[in-house]
Amino acid sequence: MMKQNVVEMTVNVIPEPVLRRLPVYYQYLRKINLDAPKEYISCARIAEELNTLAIQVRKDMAVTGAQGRPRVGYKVIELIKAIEIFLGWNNASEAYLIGAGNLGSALLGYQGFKDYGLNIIAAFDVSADKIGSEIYGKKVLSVKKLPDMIKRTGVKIGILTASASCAQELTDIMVNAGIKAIWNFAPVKISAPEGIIVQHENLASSLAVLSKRLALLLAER
Amino acid sequence: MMKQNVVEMTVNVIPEPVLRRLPVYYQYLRKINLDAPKEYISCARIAEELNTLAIQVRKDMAVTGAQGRPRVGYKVIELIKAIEIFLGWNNASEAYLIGAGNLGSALLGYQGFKDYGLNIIAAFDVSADKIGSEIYGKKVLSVKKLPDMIKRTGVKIGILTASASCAQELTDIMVNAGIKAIWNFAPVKISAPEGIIVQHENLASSLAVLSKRLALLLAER
DNA sequence: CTTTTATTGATAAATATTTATCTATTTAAC
DNA sequence: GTTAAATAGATAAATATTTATCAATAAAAG
Repeated sequence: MMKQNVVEMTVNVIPEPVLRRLPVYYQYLRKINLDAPKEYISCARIAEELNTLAIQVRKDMAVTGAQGRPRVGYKVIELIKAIEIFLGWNNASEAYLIGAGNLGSALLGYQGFKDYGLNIIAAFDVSADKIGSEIYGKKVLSVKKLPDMIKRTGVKIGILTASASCAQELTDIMVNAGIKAIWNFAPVKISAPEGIIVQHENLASSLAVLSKRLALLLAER
Repeated sequence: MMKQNVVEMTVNVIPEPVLRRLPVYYQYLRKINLDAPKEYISCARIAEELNTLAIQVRKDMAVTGAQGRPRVGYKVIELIKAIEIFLGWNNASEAYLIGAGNLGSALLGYQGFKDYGLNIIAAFDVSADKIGSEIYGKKVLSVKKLPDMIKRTGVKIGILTASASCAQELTDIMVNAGIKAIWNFAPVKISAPEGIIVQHENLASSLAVLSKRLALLLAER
């Protein structure tokens, strides 16, 4: 069966597991660069610290194009830069957040996003008592203004923190207005046309892994 | 190389990707059971709705032990029950939340956890103006009381929503007191002894996938 | 009652991902 | 300057995961 079109195939040249590990290295490298800076680091060292294998680290780094030196390792700063550029985190992308509830507010207040080149420039909500307010310095606007704002500002990323029941409707609005990527925190599968990127953040999936492992651990002793 | 001990091998009999997909089915099945109940559903239908393949759905369901009937499909209620029991979501597990900041508060207020058999019974923090307060009906206690509370109540799950800088210290405290599983939302890798389950929730990993895909999408057109 | 069809369940193939091995290089020590 | 050791990079093997194929079954239609 022909599963993927050409664009998607190019995307998938980088395996998703690799993409998901890169930020882990990134966080670690930035941390040591702050806490105990040193010029070079070896794959073996990174692997030991992050509880993985040197080969995997080396392979993962290879996809970013970073180059090391035999007998010495990689330049820490170069690794950080290489990951940043590879993921496009070197220049900020603007995003709108839709749904200023508990989770939405938490994300609005999360300082870490700027390290990943993500800048939430405004939030949208339906609730009258939120509209017009500010949360962590970000304006909360009426969701009615969303289509117009997307068109005017050309923002490409929508962070969807609305309830499950509104998620699809809001997705359609965003897509029609020109949003290209949706980071979905609502606990439902949303559907979007071909070519729109939907990244589903499902707490339940992580919890499932934890639950099952814990159940087995507690049962087998 | 001998990579895993016996306990871990048993755990890994269920591939992680499968575990991560089960909640997606679960959410979908519960939704249709609420919105438009029907007795039976086929893999083909589920796959179409969730934009995946019938074979994958069938294989995933097989691990839960759910059985279907040829020509008809699976009983919706049985599927839901099978997933619930398989993941241990049928009877509630108690958890403590450590770090009542933005994200911690959001999780305290999240109503969805009870569907997944997770019950956060209290929160812990260091900040004097949070200690003694309640957030969404959950008491916030001093982190100093944490070891004692874990020992007394036998709670096995810790949800770690503290800052990166405290994460390891708090992990050690929890592990010493008897916590068996840590759901880590702090943006650092934490280390724990063998036999302790650490589930790392890294927003940056998901964002990396989204960032890279969006960058490629925007570049290739 | 027989045939057709939709569907599961089992088996097999293909693909993706991880892990291991080997080679070349470069630094550091002698 | 030569040798030894550590390390990246390339290639190959092993493993895990996904996808396809086929056979069995039960419901529905004729």
